[in-house]
Amino acid sequence: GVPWNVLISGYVRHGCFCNALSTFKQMAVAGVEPDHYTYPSVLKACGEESNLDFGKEVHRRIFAKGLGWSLFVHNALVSMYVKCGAITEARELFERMPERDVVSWNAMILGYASRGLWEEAFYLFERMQMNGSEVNYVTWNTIAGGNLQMGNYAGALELISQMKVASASLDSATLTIGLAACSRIGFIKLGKEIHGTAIRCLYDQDERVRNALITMYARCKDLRLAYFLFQTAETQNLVTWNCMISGYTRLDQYGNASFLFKRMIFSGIEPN
RNA sequence: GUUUCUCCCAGUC
Repeated sequence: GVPWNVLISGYVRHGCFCNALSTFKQMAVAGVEPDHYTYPSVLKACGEESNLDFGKEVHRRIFAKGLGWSLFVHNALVSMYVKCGAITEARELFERMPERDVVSWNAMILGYASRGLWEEAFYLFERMQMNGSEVNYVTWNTIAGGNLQMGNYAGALELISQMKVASASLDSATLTIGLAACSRIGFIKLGKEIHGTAIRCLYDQDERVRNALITMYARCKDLRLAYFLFQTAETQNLVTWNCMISGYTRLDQYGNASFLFKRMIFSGIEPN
């Protein structure tokens, strides 16, 4: 079943979740048995699609198969339920796991942090440390991202500065979260600091970081710098164009906006 | 040769 697994995980990696699920169904028709490599990808696709019904169906099949214990599969199950908003089911599964790693804890914490249920999120955060689990940069990003989602921009930024103090590694996700928070509250001073960090860490050409930088400068009213970053971007995808155009419209620069829109069309990018 | 956690980056008056 390896070629099937390669195909399914490839679809998932490229965000083609529906194709991943239909391939999984074809696999059953072809009579090929899924294994513990197949399910994590399939469950991830269910979660990303918020397809709880099919996720539960996959869960039933795993259970019926009597598949042996697999941390990867169980982590993927917890994550699927979390992504589908089925927190209670996720938590029950999580509590019954005979073994957990940092991924299990992070997945469960996301469930609460993304909904602003901070008491429970921090309870798990403390418990994971008491249980001797490591805390990694994903853990921090999860909590910072939860603050961002809940509109607590200062809280997100506070957390990131704590990460620096704790010398936790900042990755591109940390930086995008920080930049998004700065954009929302117009905190250009800190935004520039993060920009500096991005350059030092060689993240400033990362697509997401670059787009977040353009947005940050545009929302902080520095359109010159935003445009410079736009022009010097290695790749200009749909979001890059949208970031820059909305930067202009936000500040009532409709001439520049429509000019850029024409350039976008001319370069063959389909507007959405 | 294949697997799970944060990657939300625009917009949503």
